[in-house]
Amino acid sequence: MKCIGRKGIGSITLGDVAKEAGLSQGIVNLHFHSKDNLLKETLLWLAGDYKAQFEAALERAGPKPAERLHAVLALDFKPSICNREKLVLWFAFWSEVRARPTYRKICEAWDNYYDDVVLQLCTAIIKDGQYSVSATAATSALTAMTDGLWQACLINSQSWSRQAAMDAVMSYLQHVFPKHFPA
Amino acid sequence: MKCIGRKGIGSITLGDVAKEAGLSQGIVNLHFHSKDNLLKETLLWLAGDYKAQFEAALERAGPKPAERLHAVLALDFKPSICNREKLVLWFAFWSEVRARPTYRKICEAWDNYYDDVVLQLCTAIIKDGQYSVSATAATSALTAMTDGLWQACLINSQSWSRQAAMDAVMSYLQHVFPKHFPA
Amino acid sequence: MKCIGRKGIGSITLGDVAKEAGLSQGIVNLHFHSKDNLLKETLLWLAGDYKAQFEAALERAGPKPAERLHAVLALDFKPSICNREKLVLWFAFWSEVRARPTYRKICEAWDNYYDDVVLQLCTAIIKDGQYSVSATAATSALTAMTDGLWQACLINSQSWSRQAAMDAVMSYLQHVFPKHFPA
Amino acid sequence: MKCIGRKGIGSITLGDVAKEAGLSQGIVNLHFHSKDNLLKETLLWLAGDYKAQFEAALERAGPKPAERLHAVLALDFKPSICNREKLVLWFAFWSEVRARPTYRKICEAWDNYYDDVVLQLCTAIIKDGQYSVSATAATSALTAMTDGLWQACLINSQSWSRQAAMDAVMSYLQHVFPKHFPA
DNA sequence: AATGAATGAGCTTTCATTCAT
DNA sequence: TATGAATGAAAGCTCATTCAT
Repeated sequence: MKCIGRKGIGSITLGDVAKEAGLSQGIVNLHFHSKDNLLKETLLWLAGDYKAQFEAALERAGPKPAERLHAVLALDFKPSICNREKLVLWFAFWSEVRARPTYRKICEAWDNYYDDVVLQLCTAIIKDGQYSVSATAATSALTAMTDGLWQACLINSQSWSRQAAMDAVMSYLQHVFPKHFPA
Repeated sequence: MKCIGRKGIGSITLGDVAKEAGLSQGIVNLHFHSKDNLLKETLLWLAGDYKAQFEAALERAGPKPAERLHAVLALDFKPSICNREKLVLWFAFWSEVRARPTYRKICEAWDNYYDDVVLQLCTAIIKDGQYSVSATAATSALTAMTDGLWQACLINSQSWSRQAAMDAVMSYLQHVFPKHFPA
Repeated sequence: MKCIGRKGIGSITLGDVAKEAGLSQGIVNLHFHSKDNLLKETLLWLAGDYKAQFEAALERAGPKPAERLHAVLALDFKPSICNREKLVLWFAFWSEVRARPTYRKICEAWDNYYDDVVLQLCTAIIKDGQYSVSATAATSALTAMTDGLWQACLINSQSWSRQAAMDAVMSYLQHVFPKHFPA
Repeated sequence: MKCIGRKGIGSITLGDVAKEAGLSQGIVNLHFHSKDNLLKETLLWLAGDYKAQFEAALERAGPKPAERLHAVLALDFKPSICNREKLVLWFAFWSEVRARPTYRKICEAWDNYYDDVVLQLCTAIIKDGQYSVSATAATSALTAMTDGLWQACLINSQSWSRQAAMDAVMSYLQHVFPKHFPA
């Protein structure tokens, strides 16, 4: 993972990985069988890490949909998720998604789960607040904003703050769901 | 460009490009001097294409900031910009931005220009409508949404429509700038 | 010839030659049929140039063997023969002599002719002066010195003068053939 | 080294070297990192080999300058130095000296050292014998003769003998320094 | 469990040569 | 007589993978 962050997923060699680990040339193939498999395992680890934090955040949150939605969105801008090291990995894998069915399957499964959760919470909030916005539009907007803000973080990280990102998300929630997210 | 779309920017070879062009092995280096330069020229072409459409859209739009903002955002979901072929290219280059200063410079210059335009328009709209939202938060939210929606387009393009994407953006505008963007 | 001097015989390309001539890519093959042939023609020109000056020097010299020997040796350190541009060419071709029979034939023919002339002159001088040195040893020594001094000229040309080189040759002649070459 | 001798330094390929070693294509780059570096290491080995023999010869020689000068010059025509295999290498590298600063540095350093040693010995001999020749002229003549005789060895090796070469050198010494080198 | 020398396919790049114009 | 785009073989180099130790 350090190597991907440093050289990009398209440029790392098994030699880099072995050197980073302080071990010998052939070691990666010994433990991971192939480079492809090493990368796949890396993505699985990354997705698993995210999923664990996601579920923990939902667990911790109260029962109200608005609280739960806030918890889920806030998680994406907490340091344990939203840091250069991990974001670099996500974008690295996403950039390969088209060419590698293995990555696609893993990413799509997770995206669908995430979207489902957000969609259900939005639906509940809209029903409760009798808002006119459609649940799918809100879900699209929210998930798209998260991805877009992550991308901004990666590209210009010096002029970027987690707080400003969360503000942008909140600017949406406060206007679209004003009763549930007062200013 | 076809080759990047098909195999990913990390996997194309000059052989692929030559074959796609129906020409011989050495032809790419003859005209482009190196693979790096070919890719750089490709990015420049892509950025130039976008810029031309962007400026044309602004030109065509009326003088009012809201009209201009709408024109700029709508452009990002028109078929001539938001199609798989071109989005694949953008994400391909973005994924290499960290490792390649050449790409970074080209992309950053454009991003800054785009953000400036949107920020000025939001500032004007907020002043005119006496909205309470901050211009930077709105700009962040809007540009992030665009990027995030493009990404969604690329990843699950079958269950994705340009219209739904534009709806998501409009859902934000209508709630944040209700006087300028009535439902 | 300029190109060989600048980049070395192993690095020139027909592109370099064409550019130097201010003409187009394919021009060399049009006039010289192949790169090999171009180089062969270059060597023939160089050897012909030397031969012409050699014969002119012998022609100009008086009838006495010592005069003739001096003329022949002095020629090798005259600016029209012993200049960087031409020496570079000689050594360039010599370095390829082993691998290219064509070059070998041209060079050997000339070397043999040169050696013959010097040998005959030395023989005549030795007989005339009743020197004890063998004619072949003297010939070897003189031709070797010329080649060695040329090489020194090429390698450290700033700290090297034609006069000093001729002095070295004369130091040999004066000691070995003292009656014919008084100090 | 065998390959250079066989095909010339301008024509060898890493494939040739690998085949000669009975190993696979990529092996040279594995051990030597690049073709350039392989050639540089070869030159360093050659120069180191010469230097070791040179210093051993001086060590073995008696204390008298004439003995030492003889030892140094004789070394250049001993089979362990003056054989086709090694001479080919020297001329191969010399032919590239102009284009390759790396080679130049190594060769110049050695040349200067060699010239210094010979110059000091000649100076001592001239002082001792009160000869009229200048030390620099004698040094030039001797080093040039060595180089020239090597070249002759390489070009017409069948009609060339180490003995005849040494005779040529001795013909110079006997006449220029007669008290120190009696016939 | 670990090493690291060795492999060899595949890449980018160079360049002499060809040929329609 | 000249052009220069195009060719394609061959080069140096990289690197995932193998395997005897």
